[in-house]
Amino acid sequence: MHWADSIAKALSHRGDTHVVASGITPSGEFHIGHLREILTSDMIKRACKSHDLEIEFVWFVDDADPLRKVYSFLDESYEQYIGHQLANIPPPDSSGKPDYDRFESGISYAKHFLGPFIQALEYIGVEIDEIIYNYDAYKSGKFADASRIACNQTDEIREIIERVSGRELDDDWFPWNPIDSTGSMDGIRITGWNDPIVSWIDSKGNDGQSDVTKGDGKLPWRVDWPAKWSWRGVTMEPFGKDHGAAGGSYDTGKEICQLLGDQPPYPTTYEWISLKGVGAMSSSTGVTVGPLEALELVPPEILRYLIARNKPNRHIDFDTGSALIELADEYQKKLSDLEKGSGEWDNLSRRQQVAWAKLESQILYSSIDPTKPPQAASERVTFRHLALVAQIRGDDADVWKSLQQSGLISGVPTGDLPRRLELMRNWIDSPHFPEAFRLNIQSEIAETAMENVDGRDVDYLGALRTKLASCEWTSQEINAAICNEAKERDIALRDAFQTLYWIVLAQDYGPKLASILEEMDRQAVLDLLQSAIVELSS
RNA sequence: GGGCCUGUAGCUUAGCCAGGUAGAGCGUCCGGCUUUUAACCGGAUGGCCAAGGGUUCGAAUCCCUUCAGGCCCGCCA
Repeated sequence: MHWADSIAKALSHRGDTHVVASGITPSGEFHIGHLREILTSDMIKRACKSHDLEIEFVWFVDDADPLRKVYSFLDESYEQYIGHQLANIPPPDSSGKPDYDRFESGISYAKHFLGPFIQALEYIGVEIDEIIYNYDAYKSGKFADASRIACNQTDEIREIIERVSGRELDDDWFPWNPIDSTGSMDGIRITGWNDPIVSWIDSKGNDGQSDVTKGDGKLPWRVDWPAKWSWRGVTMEPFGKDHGAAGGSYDTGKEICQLLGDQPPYPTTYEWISLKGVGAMSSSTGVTVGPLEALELVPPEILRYLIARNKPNRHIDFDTGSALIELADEYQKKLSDLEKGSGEWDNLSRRQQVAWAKLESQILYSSIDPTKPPQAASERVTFRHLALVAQIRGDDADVWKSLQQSGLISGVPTGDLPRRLELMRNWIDSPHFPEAFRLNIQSEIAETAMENVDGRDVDYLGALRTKLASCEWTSQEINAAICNEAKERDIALRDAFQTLYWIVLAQDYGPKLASILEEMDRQAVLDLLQSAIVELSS
């Protein structure tokens, strides 16, 4: 059974109506792990639907959280905003400085980072039913009940956190972080509580009061989380394994949620995604891939497939190199398996039935639009194929022509094909593209080639060179020249091609040779052959 | 110190929750294919399921122990 189906099944024992939640802090640091969280939720939602459960997907945006530090992409002037809520500070401009003009027009720091992320989610087929901006939720009193309960039962909350997490809280710890006279949440001390008013004194010695029902501040994280579950009725939420550690925020949240009078959500911890590819030195070279960047390289359904095929508790090494091509191939292979059908169901072993059901789920959860049947694999141009053609043909129009000639498409490219080519070109131009797939066209004969090319080929190469000097420079004519000259000399085509691959690419195989030569300058090809002939003759 | 996850073929892994003769993909090798876009088709190769013990008629699967690797545990997702 697919992992998402197992979770849906577990949820069905609890009731027929569910709310699956997911969250993010728009501090600017989006990474691919965030994508796992949100896709995990999205897939669970789809699984619940196919199990006939009523399901709502809510997404919490923690824009009430304060800015923690001046991130590397921010200008030093952000120092003044540390401790201020993300919904309340200006967005950075392209140089990382606060952009007050945009802030005036309503774009906060949080919104600035959220915009593209939300767009990306739409693009990757994540269907969120409700986006909850925490800042607004606090302002409009959504957290009022939970906040008052927490403040009235400070001792109980403190007891839970200290006992479960095993850490000691300061004597003046209080389950409410107010905002001081400057807008900061840092360095503030609580001096009194008179439901629903918190009195405080800030680092500058100013004192003031906050109404916890009006969002003049927020609950600290360990209380904030269960408070969200409580008011929104969350029944399921996947979270990173940091929260899942013993004494972590899920453990304390569970008890606090019960204190608030509600049942905690069904938990699922997911493992981190780390970056592989680019060799092992990705961290040392500073090469990282955020979710937005990943979407510039990979078709969205492949990224979904990456998440769908791995159980949440499985660590993923996101490999932007050759493993990506294998991943894409695997996905397309499964699409075509699905097309072929399962065969007679009763003749399948239990294991085969399990595998089939899982295959169906994997494809369902990977598709961008689950209401449409997945595009037939036979209509698709494979990832691998596109990687080659895109390298050989610099012009998009020539790529389409090539695909038409090989019968992969008829007429103009349709569907997501143009977008896929764009992604492929991005990938090829990026440092992530695997060297093993890169075509290295030689300008002079390589040493490794010499070891594999035979002196007997000189005659053939000479004749071929003569033909190529005068023939029409089209792939058909070039191909004819290669084949005819080989035939005349009783050279097996396989051998002829291998010889030429060695000369042109310094390896013994490759994409259709005539296509490569056609893209090259005629004189360059002639020169290359000449150098091979000279080397072989000497 | 507390805890989580992982260990199955050269590699990536399915199967484990509900015990019943270990399945894939990639790779490798062989064969086929007279014009090869890393293609395609057919076949073969390859596992004391990390180790040990227990439960059972029967264990990759359940229980215990050990070993190895990864990760989390101030704030923060």
